[in-house]
Amino acid sequence: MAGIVDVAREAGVSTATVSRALSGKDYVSIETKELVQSVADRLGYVPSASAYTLVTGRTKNIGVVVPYVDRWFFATVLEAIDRELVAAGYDVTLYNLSSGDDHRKSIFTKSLPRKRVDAVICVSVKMSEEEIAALTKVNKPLVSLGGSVEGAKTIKINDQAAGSLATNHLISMGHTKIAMIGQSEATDNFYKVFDVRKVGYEEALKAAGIEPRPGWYRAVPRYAISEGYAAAKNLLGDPHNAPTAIFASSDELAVGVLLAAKDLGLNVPADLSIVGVDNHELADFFGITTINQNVFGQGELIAKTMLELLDNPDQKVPDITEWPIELIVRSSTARASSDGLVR
Amino acid sequence: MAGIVDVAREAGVSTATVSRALSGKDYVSIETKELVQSVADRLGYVPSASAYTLVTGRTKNIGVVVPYVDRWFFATVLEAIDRELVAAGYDVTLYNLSSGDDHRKSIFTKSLPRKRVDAVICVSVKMSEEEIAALTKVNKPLVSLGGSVEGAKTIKINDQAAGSLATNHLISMGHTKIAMIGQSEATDNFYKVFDVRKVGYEEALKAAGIEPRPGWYRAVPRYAISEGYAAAKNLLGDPHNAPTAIFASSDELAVGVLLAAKDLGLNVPADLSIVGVDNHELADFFGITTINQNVFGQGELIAKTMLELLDNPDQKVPDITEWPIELIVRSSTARASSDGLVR
DNA sequence: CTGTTAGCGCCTTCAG
DNA sequence: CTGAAGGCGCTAACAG
Repeated sequence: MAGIVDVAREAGVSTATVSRALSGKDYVSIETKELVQSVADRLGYVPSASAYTLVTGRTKNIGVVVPYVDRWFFATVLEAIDRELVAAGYDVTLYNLSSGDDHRKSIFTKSLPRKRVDAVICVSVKMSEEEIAALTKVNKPLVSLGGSVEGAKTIKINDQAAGSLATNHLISMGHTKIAMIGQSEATDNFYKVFDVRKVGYEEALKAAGIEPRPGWYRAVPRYAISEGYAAAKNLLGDPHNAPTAIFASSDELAVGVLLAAKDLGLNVPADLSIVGVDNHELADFFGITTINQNVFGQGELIAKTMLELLDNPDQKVPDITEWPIELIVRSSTARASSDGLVR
Repeated sequence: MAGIVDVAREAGVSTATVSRALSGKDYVSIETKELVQSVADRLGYVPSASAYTLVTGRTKNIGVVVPYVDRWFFATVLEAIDRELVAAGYDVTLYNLSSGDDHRKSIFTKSLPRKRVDAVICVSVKMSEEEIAALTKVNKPLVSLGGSVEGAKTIKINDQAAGSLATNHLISMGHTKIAMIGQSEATDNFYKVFDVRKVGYEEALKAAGIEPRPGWYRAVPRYAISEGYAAAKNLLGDPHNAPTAIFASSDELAVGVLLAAKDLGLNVPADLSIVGVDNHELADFFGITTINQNVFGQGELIAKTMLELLDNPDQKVPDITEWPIELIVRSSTARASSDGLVR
């Protein structure tokens, strides 16, 4: 394992010159630069990251904290963040909170402050005061996606608006019997955007003079097709009390709803309208009306924001950037059929 | 940012004692140990990872190389690996090859050898000789999942056997018109398990005296439901030449096939049998017969293997561990209907 | 343009 | 059981 001294000796220059020649950060004559370069290549010299970090304080490494990696939203965000960061010459080390609360604690108190990362990006993580303090104390920039963190730049969509938008779309098409499927999350690990979307749903209902019925809100444990399917079967099962429209708070749930409707012999959108959230590729495939939130784009932006902050720590960036959402109307929604009675 | 000297001064001991007290690796009296501990806590002392690495050579960090993170297989493997490694006190830094070939090069020649990781886990990555050499030269343990790497311990399923098993299941039920949907991958980034599965498919066909028809093999660019759907529509469209069974080389493709069959008015399994690979949760939901390969389990095992290798570098581990697969029969396969004519 | 000189923060012999 | 001293590999002044 050739070190900088080996290169220096072999090239007949000092280690300082080697350092300068290789980093390109200072004046070195063309000839020596090329000489050093060739010697370094020949010896297979690779500078040690830890030595570099020790002396400069920079790691060229960014920590990304996510609640899970094997779920669509997080995997997509991670992919986007990683590409952006890699392109800028950073490595990303992954901190996955799904391993449990004891590991979570050691991540925030040990791993992250250990001078192993230059900055931290949190995705949908609800951080405690101590966790935030642990990071700010060691002076690490912190940005957050999908859930605001005290003192950190945040990018998020307006989930309440998303809920309202979806619901209003349904209302505008004459629906009054509108159910919603959300998520019931046991742990406190991350932001429950679903609850916020529910607020938007109820708000839209009330604004239209429709009283929300408790039985028309269903909470499922996971954002899976099977969960949407089961919930929809339940909702649609009772012929006297079945909704004519369902707002599913994710597209995966919406797909489940669509399949359940089909299996029940219902026609979508004639008998049932469905709207989801995400603009997941499945929503496109199944023709589901949805609220597009461009998850990949959010990931890219948060990474870029982080990089800018690293270049210029004191710059003015809005504390919260609201990422735009839009309704994409496909073939899963239509006017309520005329037999629909109010309530 | 309190350093070890601050703790030492505050506790009235030497830095050596602080180091020993905190690491617990050497004899320190109970009292001083507790004293140091409390002072460290009070000062919020966290040892610097880079200083630690510089002097010990260990990073407590493992690099995981994947072709993508936002695809089911890789996200699942990553989740499994991460949990295992975090539990053992390691961080994981992510090297995602999807950023392009130039970044790939810098990952293998710069990032990985830079003494930033103790070991490397490659997932389905086809490494070049230089890439392998770059890692072994810096003496980093290397293990691989899903594609064998010269000189590295590997865990993989037998993809050819998977192809045969699926096909033979169909043959044993009287099918002779058996199509297959595989993947056409443009890049050379990772192992094309699909081609190997195809070999197994053709082998099984020939062993049963059935000549594979070129038109009954379809290659799609991605493992998506929509791709399986489109390919199946094509395959099933020609009434004179339609297969009675389709082997889809992933469950996501198989779901697409199932949906296409339904849309064409075909009855599954009466008119069409379908078998997939993976045991994806969707296969369960849709009742699709599949080849189970327990991806999460594979991820766990490769991580454990890596950890053992780190503890004991010279131990005997088989070069290639073949991970077991099994056929799970659900409701998407049945005997061929009697009107099926050979060829 | 290049060499010399100090450390960065910690662990680890080696003596006590 | 504890302290002193050296050095891991590199970069950043400071001189030339």
